[in-house]
Amino acid sequence: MSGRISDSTVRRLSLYLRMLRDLERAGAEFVSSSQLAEPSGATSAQVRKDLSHFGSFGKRGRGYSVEGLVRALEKILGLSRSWRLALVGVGKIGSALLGYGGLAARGFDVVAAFDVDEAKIGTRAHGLRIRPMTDLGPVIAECGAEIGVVATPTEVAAEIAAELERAGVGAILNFAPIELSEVNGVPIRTVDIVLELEGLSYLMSEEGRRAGSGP
Amino acid sequence: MSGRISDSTVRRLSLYLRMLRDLERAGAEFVSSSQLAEPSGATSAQVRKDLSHFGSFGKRGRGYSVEGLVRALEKILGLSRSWRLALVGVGKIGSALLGYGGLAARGFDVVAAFDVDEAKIGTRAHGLRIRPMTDLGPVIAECGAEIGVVATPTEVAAEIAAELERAGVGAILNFAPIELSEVNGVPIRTVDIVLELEGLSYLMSEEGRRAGSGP
DNA sequence: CTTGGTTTGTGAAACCTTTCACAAGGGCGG
DNA sequence: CCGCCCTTGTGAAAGGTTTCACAAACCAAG
Repeated sequence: MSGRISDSTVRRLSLYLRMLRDLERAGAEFVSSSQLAEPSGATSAQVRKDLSHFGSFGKRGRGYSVEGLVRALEKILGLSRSWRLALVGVGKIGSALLGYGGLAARGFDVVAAFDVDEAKIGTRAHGLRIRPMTDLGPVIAECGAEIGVVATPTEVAAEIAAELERAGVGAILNFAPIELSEVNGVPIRTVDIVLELEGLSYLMSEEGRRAGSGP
Repeated sequence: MSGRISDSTVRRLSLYLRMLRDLERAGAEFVSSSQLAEPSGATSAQVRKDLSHFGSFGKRGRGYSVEGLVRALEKILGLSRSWRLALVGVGKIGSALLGYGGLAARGFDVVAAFDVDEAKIGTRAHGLRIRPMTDLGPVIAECGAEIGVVATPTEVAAEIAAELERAGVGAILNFAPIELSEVNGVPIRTVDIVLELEGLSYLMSEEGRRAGSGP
C-alpha cells in the first residue's frame, strides 16, 4: 500500500468524505463501496482501490463503518484540524471568499487579509481588518497562516505567490488566470474560471461540428 | 488525427492560446513548440501532440505562425465568437462574477441574472436587472443564453441545473460544492474551492507524515 | 457447525496519456 | 544547387489510471 497518490484519487477521497458525513448525520452505521461510489460518479472498484492505498478499512460482507471511515479519511486528508488562510487581494473574488461561510464551516478560516489599495487598508471586510501588503511577512508569521490565497490581478500574481512562499505558507490557492509554477515544494492549486468556460466552449463547438459534419 | 480529445488536452490548448495572444500583442511572428510549452508546464512534444490531433499547423525548421495558430485555436475551442451566460444566484459568488470584468473581456457575457430573494428581484447588480426564478425558462429562451451558471446554495444546485437544462442551455458551470451528473449530453464543469483546499490540506499533511516518519 | 448470500481487497488486463526519439521537411548562407 | 541547422509530426515505448474478476472473509440463519 501507499506510494504516490494521484490528484484524482485525493479528489475522490474528499467526495467520499462528504457523502460519509451526510451518512453519519443521517445515522447510518455501515456503507458499501457501491453506495459510496454513486455520488462522485466513480465505480465501487475505484472506491476500494482508492482506500486500499491507505490501508484496509472495511469488513468483508458488511462494508465500511461510517464513523470509522469518516475519522480515517479526515486523518488522511488532514482535515481533523482546521487550517488558517491568508488572503491577498480584497477585490471582487477576495470579498466573496471572505463572505462565504462555507470555508470556515469546513475548517478553512481566513485569518488575515491584505491589499495594496490605500482606501481599503484599515477598513474591515466581514470582520477582518485589511492590512497593507508591506505587513505581509510579519503578519503571516504572527498569525501562523498555513495557506496563502492569491486573489490579485494576473500581472502581480506570480510575485505575490513568491512573497507568500517566503512568508512561510505551506500551500497556495490561486484565483488569477495564470499557471503558477510550484517552487520549494509549496503546492499550488489554481482555480481558473475562464479555463473552465473555455472547456465548455470547446465541447459545445465540438458537438456543433459533429452534428454538422454528418454525411 | 482527431478522435476524442481529453480534458487535459483541451485545458492546455486554452493555455497555449493565452500565451499566443500575448505573443501576438508583442508582435511575434513565429513561435516554437518549446516556447509554447513553457508557461503551461508542458513539454514541447506534448504541444506538438496536442496540436496534431487537429491538423498540421507548423512549418518544420521554423515553428508556428503566431497569428495562424491563434486563429486555428480560436476556431477549435469555439472562441472566435462570444458566449452568453445566464447566472442563477446573485449571492457572494454570483455578484463577484457579475463584477469581474475578466469574463466579458474574454468573450463570456453575463446576459441574465436570477435569484429567489424578493428583496433582490428587480434591483440592478452591475447594470443587470435581477429576475425572479420563475422567469428562468422564458428569459433564457428570449436572450439566447448558451451557458448556465449555478451559484446557489448546495441544496438546490441539482434542481437548478435541471431547470437550466430544460431551458435549453448547452453547458453548465457549477459553483456549488456538489458533483452534478451530466444528463442529455449537457456538459457540466464544477468549480469547487473547498475541494481544492482539501487537496492542499492532503499534500501538507502528507509532507508532515513523510518528514515525521524518518528512521 | 455448515451453508448461502454479500462485500472487501487485489493482482491482472485494458485503457489512456505522456515521453521518447527520429525521419521528413524547410530555410538560409554560400 | 548543396549542405547545414533547426523544428515539426508521429510511430513506438513508457508510465499511469481505471476496470475486471475472483479468492478470501464475514455475517446470519438454519
